[in-house]
Amino acid sequence: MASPHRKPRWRRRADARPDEILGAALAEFTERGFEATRVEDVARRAGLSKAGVYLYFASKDDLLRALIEREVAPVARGVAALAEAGKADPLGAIRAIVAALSQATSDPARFAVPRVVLSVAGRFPEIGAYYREHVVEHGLGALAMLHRAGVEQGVFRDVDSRIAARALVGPVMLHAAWLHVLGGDPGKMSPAARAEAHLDLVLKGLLQ
Amino acid sequence: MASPHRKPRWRRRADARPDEILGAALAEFTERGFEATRVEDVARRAGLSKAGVYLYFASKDDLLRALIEREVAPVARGVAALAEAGKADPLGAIRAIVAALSQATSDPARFAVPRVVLSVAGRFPEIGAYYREHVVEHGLGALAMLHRAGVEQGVFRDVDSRIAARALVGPVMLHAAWLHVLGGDPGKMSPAARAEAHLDLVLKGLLQ
DNA sequence: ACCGTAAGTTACCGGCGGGTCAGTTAACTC
DNA sequence: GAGTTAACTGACCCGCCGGTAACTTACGGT
Repeated sequence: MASPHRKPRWRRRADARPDEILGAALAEFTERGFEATRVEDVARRAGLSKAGVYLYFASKDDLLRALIEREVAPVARGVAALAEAGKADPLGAIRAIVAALSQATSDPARFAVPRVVLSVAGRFPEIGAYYREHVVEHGLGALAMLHRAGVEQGVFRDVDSRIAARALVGPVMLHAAWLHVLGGDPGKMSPAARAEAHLDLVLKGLLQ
Repeated sequence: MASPHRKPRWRRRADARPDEILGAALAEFTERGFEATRVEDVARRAGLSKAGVYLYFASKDDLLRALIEREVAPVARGVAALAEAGKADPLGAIRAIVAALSQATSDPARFAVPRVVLSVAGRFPEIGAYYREHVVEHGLGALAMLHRAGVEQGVFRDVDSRIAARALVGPVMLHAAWLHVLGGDPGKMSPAARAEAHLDLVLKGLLQ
C-alpha cells in the first residue's frame, strides 16, 4: 500500500528560498564564473528547479545584482563600526583593521565576492560602481579619516590621506588577488605575520 | 564595361592576419569581456570573415591564450631589463619603476591585458598561472632583488623583500583596478605626482 | 473534508553563437 | 596563359541555455 503519510516531493518554503538561492549562486559564480554557470546549476545546488528560481528573481542578471547587494550590506556596516570605534586610538585601529583584512582575504570564501565583482565589472558597470561606492570608497574613506585623526594627535606624518589609505590596503589586496585569482602559492607565512611585517614597513618606512 | 583591373574583394595576407586578429580580439575583449564578445565581432574588426579567424586559431579559447602570450612577452623582457640596469642604484631604479608603473597603469589601453586576465582567470586557471609566473612573479622578483641590493648597500632596512615589493606595487595596482575596473574618478592628481607621494610614504614611513 | 492559492514542477521554445563545409578567388609558378 | 595552391567567404548546422507556459501539489483557512 502507498502510505498516506508519505513525505511530500517538495516543501513550500518561500521565506528561506531567496537566501538559499543567493548562497548557491555565490558558490557557483565563484567556482565557474558568472557567464559559465547555468541558472539550472544554481537551482540544483539550492535544491529546487530552474523555474523555481524565476519565481524569486526576474533574470540571471537580477540574481547577480541581488547577490552583490546582499553581500555588500554587512561589509559596509562592519567598516563603519570599526572606523567609529577607532577614533581615540587611530594607530591601534589601523593595526587591527589591517590584521583583520589580511585574515579575511586569506579565506577564499570571504574573498569570493570581490572576485566575482572583479570578473563581472566589465560587463556590468553598475555593479562595479555599486561595489566601489559601498565597499571600496567607504573602506578607504574610513582609513583616511583614521589617518587624519592620527595626524591631529601627532602620531602620523601629514601626508595625503588617500595615499596613506591605499598604502595600507593595496599590498593586502594585491596578495589576495595573487593568491585567489592568479593561483599563487600561499607559502608558510601566516596572515597575521604578513600583516605585521607589512604594517612595520609602512609605518617605519623602507629607508634605513 | 567591368574593368579587368577592378580591385579584389579581399587580399591574401597570411603574414599580417594573426597579429591583426589578436589586436582586434584585445580591443573587443576589453570593451565587452571575453564571454560576451562573439568571434564574428573580432573578425569584423580585424577586417575578415569569421571563418577566416578559424584559419589561424583553432577556437575562441585558443585565440585568448595566444593573445595573452603575445602581450606578456614584451612586458617580461622590459621587467628583466629594468631590474638588471638598476643594480648599481637600487633606490633610483625603484623610483623609476614605480613612476613608470604609475604612468602605464593610468592608461586604459595599457591596463587592458591585466583587466582581461583578471576577468578570465576564474574560467582559465592556466591563463592566470601563466600571467602570474611571467609578469607578476617576475616583476615582484625583480623588485625584491633591487631591495636586497639596497640592503647590502645600506640604503634600505632589512625587511622581507617580498613584503617590500608588494608595498611598492600594491597601492599602484589597487588604484588602477579602482580606476579602470570599478570606474573610479581619476581626479586631478597626475600619475607622476601620485607615484611621488606614494614613494615618499613607503620610503619614509607613516609614523611621525 | 474540501477549497483556493501560492509555491513548485516538467516540458518546451527560440535564438544565439561557436564551429564547419563547400565553393570561390587571389596570387604564385612554369 | 594555364594550372595549382592556399587564403578567404557565405551559408549553414546544431547544441546549449535563458526564459516561459501549462500543469500539479502543498498547505492554511473555514
